[in-house]
Formats: sequence, C-alpha cells, structure tokens
Amino acid sequence: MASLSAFTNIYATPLRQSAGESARLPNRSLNDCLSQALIRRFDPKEFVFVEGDPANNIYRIESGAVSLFKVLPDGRRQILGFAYPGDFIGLGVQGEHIMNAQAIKPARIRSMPLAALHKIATSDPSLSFTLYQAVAEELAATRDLMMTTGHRSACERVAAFLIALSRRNERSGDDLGVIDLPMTRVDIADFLGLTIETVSRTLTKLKTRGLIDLPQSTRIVLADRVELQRLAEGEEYL
Amino acid sequence: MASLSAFTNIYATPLRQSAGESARLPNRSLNDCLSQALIRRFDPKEFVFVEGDPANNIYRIESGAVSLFKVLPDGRRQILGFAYPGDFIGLGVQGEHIMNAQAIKPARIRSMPLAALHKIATSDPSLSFTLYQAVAEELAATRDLMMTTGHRSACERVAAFLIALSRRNERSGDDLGVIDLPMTRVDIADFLGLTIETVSRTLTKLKTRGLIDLPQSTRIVLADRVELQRLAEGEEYL
DNA sequence: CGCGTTCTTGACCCATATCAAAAAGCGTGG
DNA sequence: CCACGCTTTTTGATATGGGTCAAGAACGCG
Repeated sequence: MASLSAFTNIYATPLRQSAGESARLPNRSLNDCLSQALIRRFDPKEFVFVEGDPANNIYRIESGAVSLFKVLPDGRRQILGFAYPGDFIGLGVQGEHIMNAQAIKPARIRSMPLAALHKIATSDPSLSFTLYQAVAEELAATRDLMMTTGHRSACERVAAFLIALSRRNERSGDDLGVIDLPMTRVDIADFLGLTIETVSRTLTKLKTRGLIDLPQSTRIVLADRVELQRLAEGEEYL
Repeated sequence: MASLSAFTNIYATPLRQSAGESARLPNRSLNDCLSQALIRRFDPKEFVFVEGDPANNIYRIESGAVSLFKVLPDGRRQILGFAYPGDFIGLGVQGEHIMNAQAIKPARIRSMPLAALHKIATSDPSLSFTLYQAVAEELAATRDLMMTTGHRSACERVAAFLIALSRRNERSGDDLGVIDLPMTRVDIADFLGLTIETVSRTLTKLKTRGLIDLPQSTRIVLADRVELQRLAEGEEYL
C-alpha cells in the first residue's frame, strides 16, 4: 500500500484536548497482529530510534513512556510529544525517521515491521482510513502545541500541560486529580519551550496560589482544576 | 471515499524547505476537473471561509494570496500559513473548518465541491495517495513552523521567513533575490509569533547589516542570501 | 492636497532566560 | 541504616530580548 510511505510519525501529545488521540490506532486486525509481535525493554534514556534511522518498524508502547523530539542546529531540543502505553510511534516517511524517540522511564515496547503493516492495510481497507485519521489528528495536535508554545505565558503553558495530562489520566481510567509525571523538568521545559527554572518557578507559583500541590517533584495534585482550566485557556491572568 | 473526511486543512507554508509543497496536489484528474470549476474573486480582507463554516468545497488559488489563521481565546491570531497561486486550501475535517482563510490581496480562487473530490478519489486511486502525501507534508511544515516560532530569536525567524519566501520564488520561476511581499507586517508578525514593531526593527537591522535592502516596504532585496541562510539556521549570532 | 492606514523609530518595562548556588532526592556500597 | 556522591529540583540575583506605549514618517487613495 503505497500511501503508507507518505507518513511521517505518529505519536500522542498531551496538549491535544480532543477525545480522539492521535497515536491511537483502534484497528482490530492491526491489534491482533501486534499482540503477537515481540516486546523489547528499553531503559530510561535509551533510544527507540533516532533521526536518520531507516524506518523499518512501527512501535506500540506497552508500558513506560517515550519522548519524541527534534534537535535544532544550535543544540536545543523541541519535544514534539510524549507517548504513553497504547500509543503508537514510528511510522516514518520515505523510510527514514525524522525525529528521535527516547524512553524516559523503563518501557516495554512492541515492534512490528512496516512491511507487515502494509500487508494488513491491503487486506483491511479500514486500516488506511484509521492511519489517515491518525495523521490528521497528529496535525491538529501539532497545531495545538504550536499555539500553546507560540503565544502563551509560562503560566498558561504549564496549566495547559497539567490539564492535558489530567485528561490523559481520565482517558486511561486513572485518577484525574493526581498526576505522576514520567518526565523530568527538562523534558517539560523542552516540550513547552521554556527553561527548567521557569517550569519549576511556575509550578511553585501555582502551588502558592493553591491551584496545585506538589507532594513530590514527580507528583502533582490538581487542587483547583477549574481554575487551572481557565488559566490554560488564557481567561485568567495570574 | 471515507478517508477524505479525516482531513483537516491543506495549505502551504513558506517556511517549509522541502521541494514538495504541502498545498500542491499534482493530480491529473483533479486538475482536469478543477480547470472547469468556477472562479470567484475575493477582495483583500474578504474571507474564503471561517472557523466553524461547513466545509463543502476545496479551493485552489489562481492568483493573489490568502492567509490561514486561527484566533486564540485572548484574541491573538496565529497565522498558520500563506497560500499562493497553485496552492490548495479548505479540505475540512468533519465537515467543519477549523481555521479561517482570508484574502490578503485581490485573489481569484477556484472552488470545487468536496463531493466531486470524493467522486474523483474513488475512480482515481492515485488521488488518495496524493492527498495523503499532502497531509504528511503539511504536518512536516507545521512542525517546521513550530520549531521556528518556538525557540528562535526574532532575527532567526525573520531570516528564515525571507529565505522561505525566496525559495518559493525560486520554485515559481521568479527572481529569487527579490521578494514582493503580499502580506502586511501584521501578517508577518502573526505568522512568526512576533509584534509588528519587532518585525520592522528586525528588517531595519538586517538592512543596516547589509543583508537585505528595502526599496519599498513591500519589497525586499536579498543582498546576502548566504548569510541570511546561516542566520535562519541559527549558525550566526547578530 | 488631506485623510486614513501602514510602517518605522524611540523610550521604557516586564517576563523569561541566564548564571549561580543551595536543597532535595536517590542509588550505591559499606 | 547511614554516608557519600551524583542528579534533579528549587530558589535567588541579574540581564536581556522583545513587548508595550507613543509619536512620527511614509504611503496610498479619493
């Protein structure tokens, strides 16, 4: 199926607020096939693939978390998204990855050759539609991220980030008021286009204002989700 | 063809450096059909469609230029791209546009019902592939734009913008050293995530350093394209 | 020529980056 | 369990790029 080669990369970004998650591919025959594919374990900081690698496989996160990022010529890093269990990554364009995928905590990841995917797609027409939707969703997610990092204050960005993570919890049935961050402050900073100091300061500010609690640095309790939401949408100015 | 409904929007962004342009749909049967479609004229500031409009048509710019943008809750505007002659805009998701398209100079635009596109797609399998490529390209372009507006200085952004416009000239056979801007400073600012004052100041700075010349405000002569290129890539710090 | 719009320039300010150092975690080995 | 060293996070002091506000200058256009 030729159209697959037009793909770039599929991942999920927590900023996306729509119900549909870009990196989810709810396709029966695909999932059947994947459930038989082999699982590999990745340590934190280990790369699943890097920019320039031939894109031979697609991957589904079974546990853990992965960051997807590009590196600018000057060495700065832009994280494009974080992939959580259930998310797919690694559908590459022109046979070559255009970003890096790196585990941010111990992860189990299932991989499947792209050739197999192509084969399924020819026998299951609904897959091409599913994939299609996935790119469109991803495009929307990327635009969301751009709007967030482009014009918003640090407070708004962090609030939007927290709300998005909370939504993700909601989706996966976890407590929507408690967020366990799989990523470091560096990751958050590189995702939101801020520095780690600003992320940290902003979190303490939110804590001081009573919007969140920080029992540990990796755990965030959303004390006032409504207000956070308003902040995230730029309707409140702290 | 069901997969079309997954589309969001197709446009071209001048920041994209790849040879393939996202908004170009080089498909024979599509172009045949379009060449018979009706042309409408739009005055500057006139909207082709706005966010929330039902997406019934796709459009091809025949002459003039169009900006595509979203408006943030706080009223700020992010221009996602500029569509030039030959570019397609307006393939909407779920029957509803998710952004606004506004002529920025007098434009002639051909429109075609989405239903007709669907019909062609069923009879011409290559069209679905073409469309597919277009979304993937657009995704890549959006990422480029995000990398540009996310982490870069005003100088780098403006330089990248000029280089991209120059590349577009090159593509369409125009003089690659002279850029006639169809858009205002406001448009440039909203595209690059800057203010008009900063755009203006940056242009004067580039002029002072001898990298460009500004015979008129809408005309930019690239005096030192190589240096501009280096600036755009963040390899030079002015 | 005069009026409205767009562009440029200047002065000032603020949010965030930068630089620096202290504090808190966290794993390892004794 | 504690001590040690390393990494991550927080906090503080300062700098700065670009935003904001304001006023001209240039550019159409009737």
